[in-house]
Amino acid sequence: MTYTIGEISKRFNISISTIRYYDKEGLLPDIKRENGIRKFSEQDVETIFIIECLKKTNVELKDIKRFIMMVKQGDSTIDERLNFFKEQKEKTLNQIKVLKKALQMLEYKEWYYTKAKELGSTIELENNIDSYRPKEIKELYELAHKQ
Amino acid sequence: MTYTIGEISKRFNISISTIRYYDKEGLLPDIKRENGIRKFSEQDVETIFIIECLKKTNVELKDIKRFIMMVKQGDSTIDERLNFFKEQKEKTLNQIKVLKKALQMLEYKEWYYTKAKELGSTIELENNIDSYRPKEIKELYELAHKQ
DNA sequence: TATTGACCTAAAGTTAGGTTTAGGGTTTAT
DNA sequence: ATAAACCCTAAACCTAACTTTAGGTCAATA
Repeated sequence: MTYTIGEISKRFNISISTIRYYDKEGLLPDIKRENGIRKFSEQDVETIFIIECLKKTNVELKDIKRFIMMVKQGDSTIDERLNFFKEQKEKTLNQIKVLKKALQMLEYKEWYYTKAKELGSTIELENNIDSYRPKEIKELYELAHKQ
Repeated sequence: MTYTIGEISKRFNISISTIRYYDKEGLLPDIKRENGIRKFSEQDVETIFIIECLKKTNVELKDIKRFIMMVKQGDSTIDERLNFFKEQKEKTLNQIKVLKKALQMLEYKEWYYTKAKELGSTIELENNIDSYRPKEIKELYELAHKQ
């Protein structure tokens, strides 16, 4: 079973020109052709699935390519591939951490503007923030400004 | 108390040229100058802090600017600012979700290459993956390919 | 007094990750 | 047999977010 570029495009919701761009950049090596037309195998689908997954964790295309090339090279790169994923896992855990911290600030701001909306103005909040801010939010804000 | 661009650069670990770029783009309105030299107030520091926070959640500069402009406009934009943060919070929660899902795949790959390293090859795993894959990982993998 | 170190601007250059355009080739329904 | 719906390439174009370059001001230090 093989798929055309249009089928792959729909399945992964990636534009056709993006798939061709990935191919050109060497992220999809050894795709078969019939009369010049790409025929994607299950293995190619798998590759695209992994590319998508790595993109979601913000891996650059050149690093994705590095991994693809390691797969192509065979068993001698198993150790390197293991390290690649270990590293990527750590980076992703860190990204989650950063987002969670930033989220606290967003939540604080949501609280702040909800209060401001009630009061009809930010002035009272600005001048008298201590009496308005709930304790947890005070702690958060101080923390944020200590770094 | 005011700070020079060099001090701000060190404090936030943003390059001087990036700060000037933000200023040029209108993200830092109304910075005072003495003989043409920028003097950052506590309020400006606060603004940069928020810019940094929003950047961490991948907000585009043009949207950060939109928020900065709303602050400048005053109380008439409180509602809009509240919505801005509500929306941003949702987006950030979603980003965390996406990362967590991708993380599962990374963990699976770590397991896979750890196993391959033990076996000295991926061949056995490829041919006989069902007997090697732990149950949880099977489920995860099937899920990932169903979409 | 000369040089070092911080600051300034305007404008050009860079990089990643695409997208668009122009021109052209098959296959398939009407 | 012709138009619609696919597919192809090469090359130009685009955007965001910086960075670099070139040329200049000013204050303090050796």
